[in-house]
Amino acid sequence: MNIYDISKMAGVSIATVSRVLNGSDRVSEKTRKKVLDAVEETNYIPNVFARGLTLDSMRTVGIMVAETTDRYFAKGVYYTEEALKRHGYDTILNCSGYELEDKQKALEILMSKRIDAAILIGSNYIEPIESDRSYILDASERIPIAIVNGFMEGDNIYCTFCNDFQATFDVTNRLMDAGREKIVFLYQAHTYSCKQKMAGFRAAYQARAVELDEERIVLAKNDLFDAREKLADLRARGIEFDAIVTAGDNFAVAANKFAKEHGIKVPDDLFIVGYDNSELAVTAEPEITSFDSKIEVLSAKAVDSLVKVLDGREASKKICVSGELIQRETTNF
Amino acid sequence: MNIYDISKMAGVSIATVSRVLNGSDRVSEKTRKKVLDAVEETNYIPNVFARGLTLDSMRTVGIMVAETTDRYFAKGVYYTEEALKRHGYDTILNCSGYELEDKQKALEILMSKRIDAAILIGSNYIEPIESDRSYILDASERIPIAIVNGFMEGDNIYCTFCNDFQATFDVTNRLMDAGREKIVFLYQAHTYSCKQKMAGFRAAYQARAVELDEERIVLAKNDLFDAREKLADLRARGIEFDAIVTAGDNFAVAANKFAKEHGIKVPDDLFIVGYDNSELAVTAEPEITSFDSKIEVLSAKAVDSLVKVLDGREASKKICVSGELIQRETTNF
DNA sequence: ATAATTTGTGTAAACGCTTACACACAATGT
DNA sequence: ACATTGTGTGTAAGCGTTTACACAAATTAT
Repeated sequence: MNIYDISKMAGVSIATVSRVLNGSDRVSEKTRKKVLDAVEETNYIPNVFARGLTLDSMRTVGIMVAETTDRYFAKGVYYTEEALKRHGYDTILNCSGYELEDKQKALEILMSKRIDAAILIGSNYIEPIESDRSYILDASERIPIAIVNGFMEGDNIYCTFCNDFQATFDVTNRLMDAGREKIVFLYQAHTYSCKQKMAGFRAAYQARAVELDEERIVLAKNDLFDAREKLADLRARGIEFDAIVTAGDNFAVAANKFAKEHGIKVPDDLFIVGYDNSELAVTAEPEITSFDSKIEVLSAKAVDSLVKVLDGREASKKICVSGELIQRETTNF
Repeated sequence: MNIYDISKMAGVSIATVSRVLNGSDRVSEKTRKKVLDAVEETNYIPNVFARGLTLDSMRTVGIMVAETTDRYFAKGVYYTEEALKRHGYDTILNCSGYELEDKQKALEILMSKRIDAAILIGSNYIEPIESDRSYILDASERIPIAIVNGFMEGDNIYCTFCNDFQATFDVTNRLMDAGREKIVFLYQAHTYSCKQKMAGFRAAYQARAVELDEERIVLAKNDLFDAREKLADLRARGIEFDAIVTAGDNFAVAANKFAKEHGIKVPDDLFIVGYDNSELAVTAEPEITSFDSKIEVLSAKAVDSLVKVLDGREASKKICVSGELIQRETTNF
């Protein structure tokens, strides 16, 4: 079933069918009806390949994300897809994993689909080593690229992110205001985002000229058990702490479990602050005070930028969104 | 940059370029190298539209899911995408929401992309009213369709699901074996899956000839607060219960919170059983005994079936996977 | 009444690929 | 020696659209 079949049925030329289907106004009502009837009757769907071939676009944007199982990323994908749909773009998804090589391959696959633009969700796409970012820059020479929750320089790259530095700086400061100066910083990886957070944490200590025990900066694997163990280890080694600032809610959950295990009262003897304000913060017991980094806003703004660029308009290449600390039961400011 | 450019650079015909790119063996090593060099140098990527136009396939499968933010669905998307990639298929994603009309539109969009097959993740695609399923049947006349976690009859429809009936039947039985006969069943919607679970719950009562108080079958909204309130209400009305079987882990979390709020000891005075064995079951406090419905297996098997069909082989149209109860702190069998 | 414009429709080229068919040449069999 | 087979490459048609251009018919301006 193709455009010729429809044109025959409607008794018009293929050009006219095409015009009706593309909403051209230079078609008489009578003709339009004939065509639409034929389309209706046959369930005809225009061939997207043929269309793409002439238009060199399929109104499709590629989304790349490490894994959809991560709560934060899942939200990113959801809000991004929604925003794209709202703007009339469809979505090709590729879960890239965390390895550089896999990310490169994932973007290559996406590129080979002739996507109109790409959106990378997660600060883990901001490689620490500058030259490792070249595959993104290469791609950006063909199509505009948006990065959700990270920043990198690039001619055709549009970034939205939360000011993780400031956020962690502020949070740390508030903990200190509340008299907690022995704060543990718990983080999972050397991503762009984590680095920002850590820098903010350090800066807060520096600003007050309070000495920071490096032992309290703890790297843990991104699971519940490792973080818990690391905290237990810290305690066993006699390193005291009265608050924990984490780079993610799951660490805050781990901290909760650690506290319970050791009979430590939260928040009386230990403050815990999560990051991302995910569902976990609410399902946890006690419920976790968490910094909301507004992934839904980051996603929507990234799409906005991209759509602007695709429309030939100007777009901001660096959008910083400020989040907000949501207070719950693990703190008592 | 197209196939002609490459052919000129390599000094061969476009047919030869195409042959090299498609791995035909009827090309001499010397020629192959010339072509590959030109491709390398120019970063040439074949036009997927032109290719799709002749081959009438892009090796792409559409995934439809209500929302990726749901933990269970997110896992489904992840494992499905992974399995597809392993088989050399790429993924177009569409989040359909829960309304019938939106689902229809979502599948239409997917179909218009000339996907080779579609995978619908979630039992919510099994509409209670038979005629509402016709949009899926229509689509299945063009391409094979897989449904993850649900079953419906159809010539070209391949389903994988967990035996929710049996699972809930067994779980309920075990609770009764442990002496708990005043069991609340907490569910969220009239999806296929929920219905199965409820039927299993009822069947367990029937099998023992124990009277089932209909008040203990509780419908709640899919959020933490409503379920909690419904339980509190039940209690306020003097309806006793010593165990709660839920249709999802978030309800089990709500039950946890309810218990804590009312000073009820879990598991001593109240057993709680979740469903899906999601991350929530482990992050909750106390940790939740939950039925693992093996979404990763369901996803992988659905993809397997689809790939078989696309290869022209036979595939099973109804695959039932049995899950497993993971015991944690909210029960004490 | 005639010229100019507008409206509606059709023809045909172009998009970039795959592949059937043709064909030249080399290798093998008689 | 010639016929047969195999190997490597090129030519050209076809996939289903969009759209520039052409043009007839209808409308409006003079």
